Amino acid sequence: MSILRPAPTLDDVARLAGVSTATVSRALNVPDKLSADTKDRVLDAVRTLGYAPNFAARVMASRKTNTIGAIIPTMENAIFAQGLQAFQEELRLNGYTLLVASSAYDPNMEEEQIRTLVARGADGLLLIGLDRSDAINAFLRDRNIPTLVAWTLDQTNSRPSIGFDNRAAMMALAQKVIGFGHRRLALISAIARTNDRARARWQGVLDAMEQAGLSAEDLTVVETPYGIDNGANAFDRLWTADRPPTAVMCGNDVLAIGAMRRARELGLEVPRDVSITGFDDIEIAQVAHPALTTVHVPHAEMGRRAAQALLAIMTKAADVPSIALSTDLKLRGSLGPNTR
Amino acid sequence: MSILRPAPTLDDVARLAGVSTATVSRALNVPDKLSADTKDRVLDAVRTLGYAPNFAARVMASRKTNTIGAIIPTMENAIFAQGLQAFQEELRLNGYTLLVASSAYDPNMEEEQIRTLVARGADGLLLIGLDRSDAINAFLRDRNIPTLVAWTLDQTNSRPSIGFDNRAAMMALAQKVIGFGHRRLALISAIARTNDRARARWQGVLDAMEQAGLSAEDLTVVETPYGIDNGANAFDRLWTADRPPTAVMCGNDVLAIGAMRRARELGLEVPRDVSITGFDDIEIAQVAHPALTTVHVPHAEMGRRAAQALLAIMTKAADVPSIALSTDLKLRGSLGPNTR
DNA sequence: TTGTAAGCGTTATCAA
DNA sequence: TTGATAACGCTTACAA
Repeated sequence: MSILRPAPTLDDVARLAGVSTATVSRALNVPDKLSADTKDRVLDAVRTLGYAPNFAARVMASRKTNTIGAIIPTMENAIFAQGLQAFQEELRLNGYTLLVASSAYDPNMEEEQIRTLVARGADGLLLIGLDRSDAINAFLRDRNIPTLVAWTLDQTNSRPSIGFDNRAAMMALAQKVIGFGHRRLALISAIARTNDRARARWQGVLDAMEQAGLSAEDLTVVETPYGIDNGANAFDRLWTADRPPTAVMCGNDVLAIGAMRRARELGLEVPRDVSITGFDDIEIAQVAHPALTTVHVPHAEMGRRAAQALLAIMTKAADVPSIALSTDLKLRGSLGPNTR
Repeated sequence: MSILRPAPTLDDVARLAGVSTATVSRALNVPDKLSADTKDRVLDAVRTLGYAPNFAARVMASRKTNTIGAIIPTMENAIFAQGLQAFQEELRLNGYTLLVASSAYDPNMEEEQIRTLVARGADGLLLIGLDRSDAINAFLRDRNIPTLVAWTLDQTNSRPSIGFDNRAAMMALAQKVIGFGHRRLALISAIARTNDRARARWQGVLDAMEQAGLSAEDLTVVETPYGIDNGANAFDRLWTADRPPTAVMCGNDVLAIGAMRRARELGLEVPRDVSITGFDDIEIAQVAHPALTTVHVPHAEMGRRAAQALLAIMTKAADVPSIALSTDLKLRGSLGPNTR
């Protein structure tokens, strides 16, 4: 049992250094406004006591946390992990700390997390996607919380966002798929109701089909939660249907990897028997066999620039324009000509 | 430009409800100690004002944050993401919030993050691995911060830990590899100097070799940072050496996936031309082609039980024994007999 | 069951 | 350049 020693406070330091608490505070926050002599004395005292400022007290007094909150759907999705890593690094460079919370793709949980982070005094917020209740939007507006939406573009431009055109990107990919002669298409999509990215990608497929003169009936859609196994099971359902598709497009790479696994388990060869595509271009996309045709999204760049944009919103207090990043089609082995 | 409305405080709620601030506080924290009538009145006022308690103020007054901090090497590693997700869920169930920080595998950054989280009043800390400076260990002891170490076992039992025997697990896998007739082995390891898990796994390989009568010279080791590409490049170095190994063991699945990719790029067939093994059993291990032989670690269970153990340390203030979880060998297609 | 009032450890304003 | 001192918004004895 070690003796419980209370953390040293400003007062302890002040007493040891023979100055007032105000001076200690200044030595720590605005060192240039002190005589070199007292500054040294204070910093010595800080060191010998191992003093670290109490965060809560500092927040109360200064009404600033230097903290940014981010709420992502899940930590298990590599694209968010990658984007957040870059986001965090850029924030650190600017003296900010990142608080991460995850919503498990549940809107109610997201709301709760938003309120928690705001109560914790987050100076700004990074959110994913646009789907959000009016109540929570009003809350953020009323409280005047600088907020940036990422991984999607707010086409109405009613709030700052950084992302890419999910619909256009998916449409471009679908055009390629159709260009390979595929007519019976399928889409394994994330749950669309609460996920604007999923809806936009779905719409992109439809747009490409319409442009090519295909009807919406030529598309079978399976919605499923995130996860490799879910992708695999979705593929099952497609394959046991009356007229199986010749190409299966997936709303993200993880679902696509699952679909490819199941295809192999069913004795199918990709892309000879069925073409499969993804979205995101996570690392495994290139490692899969055959390599996955997908849409490359610059996640790390998005994270970095999201940090810059959010800080700009916070300091300038001016409206910062939305930032559109471009995506790249990555045509790899999993997409081939229709042979049926 | 919206009008900046300051967040409502306890006082606002109290005035609207016609009670004292103490009563509002009680209505929120110990509702059963109030008359149903006043409680309703207070909660109504809370709702109409959209009141949310100020976290910093609450912390200052109660000297408790209900916050647990976790510092992981990187968010990009799926094993930590998965473990933390479970950790967080279990904490939430118990009314705690998780703060995550990452150290980018840098000990200095880890120290800084520890100090940051402590200054923020983390009631407890989850740390990965044992490698830590005396200074920071002393700091944690002095401050009496409940701390749990995960993903490894503290064999000296000088502090509570939850994890598995990395050395024994890797040794068991190496025995299998040797049992397949491999004599020239290689190990692609994470940077060992600052990573006890990496060192333990390395030692496990050596122990298995010694037991089988092989000499340490029969093992070539390449140390490399985390990442698929790094695994691929490490494989390159091994393969262009004088006597390439017949089996390449990897310190984790991500390195192994990289190694398998490069092997394929070099025109090698796994396991005919070279066997490859991993460690962790992340999801892609089963999806890889051939599927990766690896060591299964119950990451989610570890996260869940880590939360329980840490809460136990915090409340009981008693020393909680270290928890050893068991691992499973997963023999899959990437390991085959030595044919050279 | 409810109210009063004293902190909690900083920062920031105002004087000196 | 430094020091007093009043906030900051909440919890929690202690009283009533």
